[in-house]
Amino acid sequence: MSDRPKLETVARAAGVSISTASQVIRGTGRISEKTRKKVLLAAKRLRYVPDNRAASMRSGQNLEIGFVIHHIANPFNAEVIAGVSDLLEDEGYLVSVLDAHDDPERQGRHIEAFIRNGRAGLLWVPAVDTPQDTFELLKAHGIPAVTFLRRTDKQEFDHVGIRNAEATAAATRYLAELGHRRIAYLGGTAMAAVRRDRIAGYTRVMSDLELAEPVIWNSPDNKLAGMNAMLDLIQANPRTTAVVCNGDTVALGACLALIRSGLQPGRDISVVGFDDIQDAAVATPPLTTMAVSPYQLGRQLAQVLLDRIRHPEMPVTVSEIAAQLVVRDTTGAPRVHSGGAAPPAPGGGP
Amino acid sequence: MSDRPKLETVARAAGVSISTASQVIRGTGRISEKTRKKVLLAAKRLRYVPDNRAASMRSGQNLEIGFVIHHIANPFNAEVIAGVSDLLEDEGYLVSVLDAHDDPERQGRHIEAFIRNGRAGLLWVPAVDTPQDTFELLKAHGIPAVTFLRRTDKQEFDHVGIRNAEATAAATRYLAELGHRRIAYLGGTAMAAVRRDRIAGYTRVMSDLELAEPVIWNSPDNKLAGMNAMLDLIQANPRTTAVVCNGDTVALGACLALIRSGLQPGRDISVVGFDDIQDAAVATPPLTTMAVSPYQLGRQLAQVLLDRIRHPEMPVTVSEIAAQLVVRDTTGAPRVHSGGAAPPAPGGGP
DNA sequence: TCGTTTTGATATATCGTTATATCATCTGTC
DNA sequence: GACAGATGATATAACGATATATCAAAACGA
Repeated sequence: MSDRPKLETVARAAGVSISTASQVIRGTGRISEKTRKKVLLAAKRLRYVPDNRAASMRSGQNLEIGFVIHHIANPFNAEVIAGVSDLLEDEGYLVSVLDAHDDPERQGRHIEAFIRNGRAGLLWVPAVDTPQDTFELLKAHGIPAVTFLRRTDKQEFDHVGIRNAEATAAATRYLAELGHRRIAYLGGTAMAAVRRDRIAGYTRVMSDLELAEPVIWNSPDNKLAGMNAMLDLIQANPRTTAVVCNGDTVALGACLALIRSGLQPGRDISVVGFDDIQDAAVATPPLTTMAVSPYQLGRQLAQVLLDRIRHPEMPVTVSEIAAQLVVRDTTGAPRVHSGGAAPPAPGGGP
Repeated sequence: MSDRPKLETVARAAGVSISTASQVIRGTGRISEKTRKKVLLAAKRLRYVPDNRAASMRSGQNLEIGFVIHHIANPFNAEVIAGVSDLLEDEGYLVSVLDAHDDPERQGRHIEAFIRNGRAGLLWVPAVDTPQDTFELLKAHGIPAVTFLRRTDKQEFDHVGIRNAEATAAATRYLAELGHRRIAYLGGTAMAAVRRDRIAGYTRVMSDLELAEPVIWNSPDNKLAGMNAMLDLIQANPRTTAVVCNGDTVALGACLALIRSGLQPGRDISVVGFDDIQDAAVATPPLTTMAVSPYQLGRQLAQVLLDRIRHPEMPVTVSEIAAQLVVRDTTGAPRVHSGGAAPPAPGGGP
């Protein structure tokens, strides 16, 4: 009742040898139609499910893929997972997701478990402060692996990500064209590579166009934290007229902060998000943001891994997808100030 | 460079037998300190990682748990996953998550893959219209499995869920006490067991307290759909003064619909959500909802599975957690109507 | 009719571990 | 110094599948 049937059980029930049963199940070799039917029937009756541990060990083939991600709850990531799974499942693979909570130690355990189970390939978003050891482990075992979003300095692995610097540069330039000069950057934590790149794009434009001194503010990646960070930011920098955010969640939090302070996003202070999550379009007011399609990103990621698995000797590839500015209601020209020493309202001089 | 080291490699490097190496790695048997050191050193140098396929096959022990969930993107589910992982990882297990997208066929593939790999236990939210076959497969293989959220009629598996009927009954009663009579139910799709139970609680109170005829409206579980459904609902039932929702996401969409229609949630129409997701507290206005702690729910779920794994003969358990009413700003007494049959235009007379 | 090929089924070795049995060597006791 | 028991290492047989080699019987051509 609770014992798992094995190939031998099926073979005996069908009155054939184990080898024959195996060939029928896998559809290889030369088997007569009659015995094929017999074996398949027995297998079905016994609810036989092959043991992939034995099979993959012997054959050296495994169709399981692991996806170690830093934060499963993020809706953007969830869409990525959907894209990854859809493409890989069509190719016969199966994707299991492990949440590392951006903890290098937990990530290490997950990757080790991945190797332990001899999976076919790994997708991962390297946790902040991933030890060199983790990379070397993957390298030493010759695991087909693709890093996602967070690019590592010494690029030994395939990578799929977003053109971060380019995107925030575009966002900042767009705000500058609207007339903003005091533009701040809000969101992200610690020294995540993604944030570093995004800030680089922001500061480059700030200095290229000779705008104000960059103002950079941290915040964990959730709405509540974003709201609080924004409150701090406008208190510390009251002359700020626009904010480029590290992500939509933080941007939505920032808008919330404005509304609670009696300000109107897009009129009093402009806010640009990043990602274009579902809530962005439906928020009040709808959020201007740098859009990337997480689903497409996921498919791309999966495709690169497939290529790597199928052509192990292929040179390392890096593909970065561009984000596109989607203008909604949280951006607009800065308000003309009623005078004083305050930031020179563009267009409105004395 | 790319070949995986095996126990034999380690043993040879350390100048001992495979058996000895195995014992050192697992810390069993009688081994002298000297050879122990030798073997551990060699293992570290070679970056040896045991092959769990071989090990678990031989030993019959596996520390891998699968969690097949209907929708990974749902923030509520993400918190559940965190609770599950935290508890199980503390016990030495490893949880991998598979997203079935509420598709019975995909779910079937995932569960079969689970069995194929001889994992230790399964947690799952049965997809709507899960075929009987899937249950029987699990049963036949004697897999320790716990269903989550969606309880099945013929209860053969342990279950962890929410007291759904009780919760919506409480929500409805609360609205009735505020003075509402025309209370509608909004959200959920098809014949999901969860929704069925929740609607049962709602209709029971509606008839017990002799309120208006129940009005029940479908909606997919996202903000945009919730908004549109709410617009339809109030158009079709203009005298509705309060809405009990199937989930917070839909409830937030409903609030959005009200605001866009020039109505104020909590004053013109009351809205109660379900789940208490993070956004609920921080929305404008903050959402009244039936709160359950997804993290705690996850821990409970994990604990039940552990018990099942450790005591296979234990009778089947069903544990349902109560939801608690959290009153925020989207509920209030119904407006006193100025009379007349038509829906009084709030604020604006002729 | 005989030898050759094709067909259909099977025996056997192997994947990388672990569990059990086995076997020397060392220790201590009287 | 002979013998029991402890100690430390090893040999060997599984686990459940697959790949390769093998083999008998059937089909074929000349």
